[in-house]
Amino acid sequence: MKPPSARLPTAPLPAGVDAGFAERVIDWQRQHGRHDLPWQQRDSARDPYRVWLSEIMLQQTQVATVIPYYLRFLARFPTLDALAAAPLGDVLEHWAGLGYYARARNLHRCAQTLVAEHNGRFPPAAERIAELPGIGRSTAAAIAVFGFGERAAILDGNVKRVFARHFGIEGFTGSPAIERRLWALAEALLPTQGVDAYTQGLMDLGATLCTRGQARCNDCPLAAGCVARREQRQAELPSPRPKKHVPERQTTFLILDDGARVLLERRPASGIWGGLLAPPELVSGGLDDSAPPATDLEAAAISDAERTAASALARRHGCRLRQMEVLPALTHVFSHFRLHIRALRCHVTAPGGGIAEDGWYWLARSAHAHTAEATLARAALPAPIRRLFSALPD
DNA sequence: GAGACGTGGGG
DNA sequence: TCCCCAAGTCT
Repeated sequence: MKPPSARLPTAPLPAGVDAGFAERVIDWQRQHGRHDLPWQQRDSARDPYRVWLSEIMLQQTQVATVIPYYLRFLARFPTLDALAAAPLGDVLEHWAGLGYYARARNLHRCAQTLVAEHNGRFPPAAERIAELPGIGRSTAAAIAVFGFGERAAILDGNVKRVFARHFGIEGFTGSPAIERRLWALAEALLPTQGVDAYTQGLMDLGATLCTRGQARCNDCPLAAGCVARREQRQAELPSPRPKKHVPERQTTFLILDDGARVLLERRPASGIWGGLLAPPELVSGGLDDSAPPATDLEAAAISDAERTAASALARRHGCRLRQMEVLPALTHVFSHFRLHIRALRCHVTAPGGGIAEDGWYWLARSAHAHTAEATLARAALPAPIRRLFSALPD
């Protein structure tokens, strides 16, 4: 059980600083805000399930990226019950490519919790919603506001940027001290009426006018009272995240290929690409910390250790290693490290006999394969692994 | 409380 | 190519 989200006393605002703030946001949202996103419905109260799904997908992810995933996901899992009843693997398949896969695992767990313990519905109170897996203070507030018309404050990246500029708040908005100030502001500025339009308006302002790049202050309803605009510091606020060293890592994937199918393994639930399918890694126990090969010559050669490992892996899965080749190197950049991927294609004989081990899968490379056969096209693959396979010649 | 956790796009 | 980061949460 996670700790309850902090409830902070509303701090008094400097005199006059909030005059008409919420009203301006609300008026602007109704005229110029976004009303036609797939998870928005103009007329009736919105379905909390759809609000929730959209909010989770939108965590650390931009609207344009989310839309196709949202539509596909909703078509496959139209209701909370449908989601709760589905196997986790199906959920991951529909999430693959979106990133932050803990979101999908928590989404599934949350659906099952709601069905088992909450009669299949969200509790109509932000504090209770925030106790559910994958839902923090801000997301809980968004669900409560849009799904139940509750009065609750959100604080996402858009709101942080708008506040930091408007009130001239210095310092990294992700630091605990600045976050405390921003949450206090968010609570204090909350209107008593029209909270849904206000909340959506704040996000729309951040996403369409008060953007990270060129802010369109001329169209902004808050321009008159904005500190950053008055002082021409739009480019300096919010303060940039403190730089940190990004470590380099490298790993080697062994791609066993019997001519029609490749061997994949279900990754552990925790860690990078948790729960997704990927080729087996040469170094057991996670991603290697060693540096990438220093020269092209080194990278082009296949070591004895690699041949031995590939041979053993083939034997373990009921086939024999015939030939190996080095595939073009791949680098994938995460927010917290840079991963150099070495991929070795291992041509093997078709596996004979032998029961497939749990968590291992032979998947057809071709999407046109036998219809009953599991194919790579539909599998829950991390984005770079999918790219790796799509570049694989026949 | 700092670090882990993905991916794609803009400048 | 490289840097920055976007509708955050969990451990």
